[in-house]
Amino acid sequence: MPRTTSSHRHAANVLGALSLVVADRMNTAVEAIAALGPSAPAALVAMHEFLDGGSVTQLSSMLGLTHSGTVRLVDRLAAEGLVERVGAQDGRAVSVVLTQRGRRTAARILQTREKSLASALSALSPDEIDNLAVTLDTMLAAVTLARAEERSVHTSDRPQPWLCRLCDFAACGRSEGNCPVNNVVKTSNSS
Amino acid sequence: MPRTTSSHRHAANVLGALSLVVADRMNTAVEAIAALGPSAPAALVAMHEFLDGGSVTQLSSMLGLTHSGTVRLVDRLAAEGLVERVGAQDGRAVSVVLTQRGRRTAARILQTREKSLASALSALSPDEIDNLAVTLDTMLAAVTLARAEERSVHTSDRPQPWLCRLCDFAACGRSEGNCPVNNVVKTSNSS
DNA sequence: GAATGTGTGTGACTCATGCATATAAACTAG
DNA sequence: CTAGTTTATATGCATGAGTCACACACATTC
Repeated sequence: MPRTTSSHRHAANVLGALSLVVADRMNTAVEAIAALGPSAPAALVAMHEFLDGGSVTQLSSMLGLTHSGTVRLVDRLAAEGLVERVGAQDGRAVSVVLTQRGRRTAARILQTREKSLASALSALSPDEIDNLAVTLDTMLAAVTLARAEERSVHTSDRPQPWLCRLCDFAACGRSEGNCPVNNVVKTSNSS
Repeated sequence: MPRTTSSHRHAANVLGALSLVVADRMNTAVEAIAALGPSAPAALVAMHEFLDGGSVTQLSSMLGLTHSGTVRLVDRLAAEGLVERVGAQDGRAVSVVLTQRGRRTAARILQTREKSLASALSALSPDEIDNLAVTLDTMLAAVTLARAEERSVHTSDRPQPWLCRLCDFAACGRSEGNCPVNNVVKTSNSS
């Protein structure tokens, strides 16, 4: 296929199809592990990765849910013994911490996610995977910027769910400066 | 980044993040146009592309909904004047056809989808886009096969929604044999 | 033409969520 | 130190998309 406009339309279309199917598979696989609604896996992973002991409000902004929705979610998670509410220093706040079981579940979620994603990559050669990674990094940076702009333009928009929900920070190489999203955020300003 | 196992984990992770965010943006953009639930845009596009005048049952298997769920969806679409139920030859069946308004809405959905996808590609050079397209084609073919296997193994699984929902057939080059999903399906057997 | 299969619609319910509101703790001022 | 405001959590009620079980209409076959 030549590098015509039509080949770009093909690229866009295939990107749409693949994103949809990859996200679908990831979500269904992961929701089967913590069958407490679409947000439950994201909540567990967020806590596991960087938000253990955080408040309900923090959780709600990660997930893009209302506060009350998040309260109910935490109720469900607590009923399953995946999290516990413990008092924070701030007397009105609550610290939501993962239980042992919750930590194991979060780990299983991440593992399932990676398995699902690896299967999508399985048909590629190591070279192709490396090239793909570079391209995806570029795209992710662009989308991160686009999202930030949208947020600053449309002031009273619905709260957006966190871009990196379900991400495995270690796999992404966030601490080594390899996470494209984190890099964009650092060089501009807000999350 | 060297082609180590860790770089593959990075690739997998970024693929997950990007798929999620691209699918999210696509879905929210598109659901805003036909605000009748998550399946409404997919239904309109499916009809627009290849299922105009199809039965409720056909629609339900495309969307991965139960029959009754699809009936309710068609009710909603009809209430908005986007589709109409007309009698089919088969007296018990019903032919769901797009109205003029429905056709326009479907076209707007496709257009919005493409805009959203194009923005994700905007940071890439033409060469990168072409290379990406080849890689995505390969992955899409692999995922299509994986899905087919899962379906044949887990016999009584939940019905899977259609892989190519929201796809623009013309953009994909389906008729020219450029659609990777269609090509896999043709060389093996069922949809 | 009676039995069985296929397609559609309906009533009752579920479940995740949002909105409005209540309550409680923490700051801030006088 | 008390009063008012802000911040955090929780709760009642509503909603919307979907499922399940069932009923009905037409078809097909023996």
